[in-house]
Amino acid sequence: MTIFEDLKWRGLIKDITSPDLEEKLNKGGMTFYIGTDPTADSMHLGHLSSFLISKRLKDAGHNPILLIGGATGRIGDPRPTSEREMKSIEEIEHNIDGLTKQAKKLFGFEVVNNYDWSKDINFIDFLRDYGKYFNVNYMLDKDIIRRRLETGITFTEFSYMIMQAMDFLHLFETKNCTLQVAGSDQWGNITAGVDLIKRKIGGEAYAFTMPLVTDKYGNKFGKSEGNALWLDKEKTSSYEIYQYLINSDDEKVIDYLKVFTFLSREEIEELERKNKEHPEFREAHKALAREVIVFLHGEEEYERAKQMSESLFSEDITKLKATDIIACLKDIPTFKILNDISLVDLLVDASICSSKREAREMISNGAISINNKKENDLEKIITKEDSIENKILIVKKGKKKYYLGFYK
RNA sequence: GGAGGGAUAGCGAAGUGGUCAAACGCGGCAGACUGUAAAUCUGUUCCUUCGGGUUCCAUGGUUCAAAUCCAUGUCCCUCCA
Repeated sequence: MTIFEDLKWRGLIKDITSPDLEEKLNKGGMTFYIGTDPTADSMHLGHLSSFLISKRLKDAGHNPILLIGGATGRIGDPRPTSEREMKSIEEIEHNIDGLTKQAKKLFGFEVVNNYDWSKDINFIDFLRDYGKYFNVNYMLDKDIIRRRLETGITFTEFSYMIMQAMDFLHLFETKNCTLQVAGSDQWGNITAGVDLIKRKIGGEAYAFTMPLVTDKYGNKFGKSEGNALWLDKEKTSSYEIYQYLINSDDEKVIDYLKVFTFLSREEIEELERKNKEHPEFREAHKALAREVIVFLHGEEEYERAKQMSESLFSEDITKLKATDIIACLKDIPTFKILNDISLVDLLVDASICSSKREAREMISNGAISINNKKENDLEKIITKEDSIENKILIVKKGKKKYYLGFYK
């Protein structure tokens, strides 16, 4: 199977700028780039698929560059809905730092920052050297801009695509970078780059986008309770990632395996078969969690996340010793217990519930368990009697969320 | 610069003087069923010492009473120049 066929089979190619790209990709030797803006100090699971593509292409003999958008991040890529808040320079610097380290560590590719070549272009030169290549009608015709005309868009964000086009041109000229890979929402920006290269210097550049990975409702992949799942294990533990992946929709899990793992076609088809016959064994889900976590954080982290999940969901945790529980529950949220306290107050103080009203609702619904025993008493006072070995208290909210309380 | 329309809970959207803590839909959370899945059904979705308190862009005002009326301001949309 050629690299192009492999990418196609994995569902990683949505649009390509030219059919010639297939042959070029299969031949190898292209320098390509993939970019991200410093909107946070870590990448999240949603970024992973595009960065894994870079690795796939590298393994197929191409040469990757990761671009961190120090300049574009100061402007803000237009969202379909509304204008972005501008981020402070300090925050952007901090984020660039985090992303650069992470990208080097995880992928080991060359990292560049577009601020380096954009910061000294003055306004008049910009208008003369670049602005002349962009017809406003052309820009207005881009999907993302059209969608914003209703709600309004500032000149700043309107100009974003020009900056991204300039990046492609710059890398084309200085590093012979002829290919850009991005998520499908970037189509307008990357074709702007391909066009700029053609018009300004008559060069031929290529690009392809990959589909946005979504859950079965079309929501972006990689968010749990509205929070992104970060690739930095200090920000999101392996356990949380394990839980997220193991709970993937049955009908999406095979798609995820194709996108997020390096398992071969045969291996994935085997898992697909197993998933169809016995979905309740969740072999595909487990493989997904294993592959992703081992790639991100290593074998040891994966074993811990798995062990922790198993002890929480399959065994009677209360039979374990407090020290063992603490060791295996390392990654769940913790809180301190100082004195005897009513359960309602405890739930609020420990940020398990956001208000007393909600805490009461949870308790009367039977959503709260103390040491795996349902607690329905609204007046319940938590004392050391309730703890395990006078040391810890395991609180469960709903079916899946655990919290660990420590006695001081 | 001119004329008109609009801003309501996470989102969409009703409400146009008291019966409004604000219909309805989506989303979220929880319960049942399950496989830590989906679908389905049920409950819930500002805070509370359960007396009440604070909300409908902002600030003033009218009124016994305002999301609802008036004034000013801010932001957005449409049309005209």
